[in-house]
Amino acid sequence: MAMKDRIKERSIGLFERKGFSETSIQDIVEALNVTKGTFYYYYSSKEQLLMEIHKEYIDDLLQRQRRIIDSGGSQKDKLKSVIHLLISDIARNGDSGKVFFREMRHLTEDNATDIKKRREQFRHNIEEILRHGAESGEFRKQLRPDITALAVLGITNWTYQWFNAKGELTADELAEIYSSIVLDGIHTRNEE
Amino acid sequence: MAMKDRIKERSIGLFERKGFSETSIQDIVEALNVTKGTFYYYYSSKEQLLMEIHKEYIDDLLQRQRRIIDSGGSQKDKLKSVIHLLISDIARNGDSGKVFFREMRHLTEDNATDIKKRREQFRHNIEEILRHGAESGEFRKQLRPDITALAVLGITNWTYQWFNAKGELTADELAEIYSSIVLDGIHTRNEE
Amino acid sequence: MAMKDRIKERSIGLFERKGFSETSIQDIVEALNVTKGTFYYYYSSKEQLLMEIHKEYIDDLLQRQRRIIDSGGSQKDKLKSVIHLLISDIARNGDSGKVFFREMRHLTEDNATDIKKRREQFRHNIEEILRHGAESGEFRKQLRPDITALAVLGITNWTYQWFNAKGELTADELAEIYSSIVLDGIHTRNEE
Amino acid sequence: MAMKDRIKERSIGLFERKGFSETSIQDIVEALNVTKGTFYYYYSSKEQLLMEIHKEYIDDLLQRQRRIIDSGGSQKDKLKSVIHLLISDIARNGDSGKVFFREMRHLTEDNATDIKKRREQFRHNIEEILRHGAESGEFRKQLRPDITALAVLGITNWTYQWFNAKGELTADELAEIYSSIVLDGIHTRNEE
DNA sequence: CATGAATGAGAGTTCATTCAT
DNA sequence: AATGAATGAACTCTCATTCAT
Repeated sequence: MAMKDRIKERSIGLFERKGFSETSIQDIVEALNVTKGTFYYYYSSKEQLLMEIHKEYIDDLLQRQRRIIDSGGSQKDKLKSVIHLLISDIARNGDSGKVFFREMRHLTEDNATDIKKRREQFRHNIEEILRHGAESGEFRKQLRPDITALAVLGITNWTYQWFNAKGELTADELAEIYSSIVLDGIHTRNEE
Repeated sequence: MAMKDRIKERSIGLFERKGFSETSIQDIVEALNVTKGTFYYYYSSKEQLLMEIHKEYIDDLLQRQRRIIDSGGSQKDKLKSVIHLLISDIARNGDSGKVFFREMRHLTEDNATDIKKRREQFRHNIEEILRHGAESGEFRKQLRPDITALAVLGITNWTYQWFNAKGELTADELAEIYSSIVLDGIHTRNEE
Repeated sequence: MAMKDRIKERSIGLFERKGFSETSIQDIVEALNVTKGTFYYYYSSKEQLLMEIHKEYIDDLLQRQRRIIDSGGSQKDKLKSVIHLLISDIARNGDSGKVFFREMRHLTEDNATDIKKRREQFRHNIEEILRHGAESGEFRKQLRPDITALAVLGITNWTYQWFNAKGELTADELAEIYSSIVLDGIHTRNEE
Repeated sequence: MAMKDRIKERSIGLFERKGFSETSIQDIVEALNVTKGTFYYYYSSKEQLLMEIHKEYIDDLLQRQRRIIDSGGSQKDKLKSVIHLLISDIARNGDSGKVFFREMRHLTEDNATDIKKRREQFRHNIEEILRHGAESGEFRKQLRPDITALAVLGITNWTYQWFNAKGELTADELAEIYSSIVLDGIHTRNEE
C-alpha cells in the first residue's frame, strides 16, 4: 500500500482509540516506523489529514445512499436499506465512522462547513424518503419528516458508541431490529 | 455564587464551545478574571474538574430517573417520562449534557470506569422498564430490551448534536414526537 | 534587574551577533539559565520582543532629537547635534541600533508600519532642519532637503556596520569628521 | 537561459523580497516549476548559491571600479565615477545589491572572510583616490581618507534601503546630487 | 484565599539535505 | 539532467502544574 494510505489508515485507528487531539504526529509516525518529515511530505497538516478522512467517509456514504434511492422499491424498503447501510458500515469501516462522528469539531471553519453540507445532504435524503412514504400512504402523515429523519439518524449513529462488530449481534440483525422499532414501534398491536 | 461553582459553570460553557482539550486553564481563569493559582486552589487538576462535571450531571439524571421509576403508573408512561427527562434536560442544562456526552474520553481510567458504571445504571433502568412492559403485555415481546434501550438512548442523546433550545420546537413537543415514534413506529396502521 | 528586561537585553546581544532568524528562543533562555516557559510568560512571541526592542530604540531617539530641535541655536548646530546623537548612540547602545537597522524586516506588517512611521518622522525632522537652514541662508538652496536628509542618514547609519566603540576613534571625533564632510565637503576651498 | 542561472536569478528575487533565511529551497524550486533534486544538482547547498551571488556581484563591481581608476582623469572625476557606478548599479541590478548588502551574515566563516576581503579592496580603492586627491591638492588634506571613504560608502550603500528605480529621480540625478554634497558640502559659500 | 513567576515536557510544523532511481 | 520519497534536527509556541509568598 502507498505510504499516504498507510498513514491515513493508522491515523484512523489511533484517532479512534485516543482521540484526535490526544494523538500526536509523533504517535502516528512511530506506529509506522517513519519520521515526521514523511508525514508532512504527504499531508500539509494534521487537520488536512482529518479532512481527507471525513471526505472519504461521507462521500462513500452519500454514494451508496444515492444507489439505494435510485433503486426501485417502496419507501419502506429504501428506509430499511439506509438503516442497513449505516449499521453495516460500522462492521466494514468502524473506526472511520467513529472518527467521523466524534472529531468534526477539529476541522477549521471552511472545512467544517464543507463537511456539514454533505452531512445535511445525507439527512435531507432520508427526509425525502419519509416525505414520499407519507405521500404514498406508507408512513403516518402526522409525523414531521425532518424530526423523524433525525430520530432515525440518532438511533443509527449512536450505535457507533457501543457496537462491537465482534460481539454476539451481527450488523444485519441489528439493522433488522432497528427497522422494526422505527417502522412498528414497541407497542403491542391489536392484531398481535 | 462561590468561586468553585463559578469556575465549574464557566468551564462547562467553554468546554462545550471549544472542547475539553482545546480549553486551557488559562482560558478558564481569564474568563473569570482570576489567576491560575485560584483554579488550583479549588481543583487539583483539569481532569478533576471534568470528573465533577460528569458526576454532577449523571447523578442528577439518575436521581430524577429513580423518581420516575418509583412513581406509580404504566411502563409506557414511565418510558415517556424518561424520554421527556432527557430531552427537557437539554433546555435546562444543555452545555453540561454536551460536555457529558462528548468528553468522557478525557477522564482517567479509574474515573472513566466510575462514570461508565453510572451510565450503565441509567441504561439498565430503561431496560427494566422495557422488560416489565413486555411482561405486562404493554410492549411487544419479541424486541430485545437491551437493544431497544440503546435505540431509545440513541434517539434522545443524538438530540444534543442538533437541538437548539431557542428554536421553533420546544423540548416538550420533541419528547412527544419521539415517544410517538418509539411507541407506535412510523408505519400506517390498519385502523388508521 | 527584572526578568523581562534581562530577556530583552540578552536577546539584543544575541540578535546582534547571530541575527534575529538565527537566534532561537532556546538560545535566549539558555543564555539566561531559564526555561522557554519563562520567555513566553513575558513575551507572547519572538516578534513581540523584537517590536519592543524597536519601539524602545526609536522612541528614545525621537525624544532626544526633539530636545535638539526645540533648543535654540542655528540650524547648522542642530544638524551637528543630530549627527552627534546618532553616532554617540552607537557607543552607548550599539547592539540595539544594529538590531534596529538590520532586523526590521522581521516585524509583521502592522508592526512594521508602526515603526516605519516613526523612522520617517525622524527623517522628516532632519529635512525640516535642512529646509529652515536653506531659508535662513545657512545652507545651499539648490540641494533638495529630502535627498540630503537621506545622505546624512546614510553616512551615520552605515557607521553601525563598521564602527567599533573600543577602537582608536571616539564617537565624538567621528561625529566631528562627519559634520565637516557634510557641511563643507571634501573639496579644497579657494581660500584654503 | 541555463537552469543554473535561472535558479540564481529567481533566488536573488526571492532573497530580496523575503530574506535569505525566510526563503526555502522549496520556494525557489516551486517558483521555477522544478524539484529540489534539480536545485542540488546545480548547487551543493543554499549557502553556496548565496556565495555565488556575492562573488558575482562584488567581482563585477571591482572590475568596473578598476576600469575607472585606470582611466586617466582627475581624482575628483574618478570619485564621481565611483559614486555613479554604485548608484547606477541599483537601477541595473537592484536585487543583487540588496542581497549583497543584507545577507552577508549568512555566509560561513571562510566564505565571509573571502567576500570581506573583496569589499575591503573596494573600500581601499576609494581611499586611494582620496589619498591621491589630497596629495595633488584636489581634496582637503585634514580629512582622513579612511573615514571619508566610509562616509562615501555610507551615502551610496544606504541608497539600497530606499531608492526606487521607477521613482521620479533617476540614478544619474541622484549620483550628481551625492557628488555635489560630498565634494562641496551643504554650507553656503562666500562666492555664492 | 489568592497571586504570579517559573517549569519542563511535548505539541505541530519547517526545512536543508540525501539518495536511489 | 532530473525526480521525489524520506530524513532528522531544529524551530516557535502551548500548557498543566508547582510553589513561595
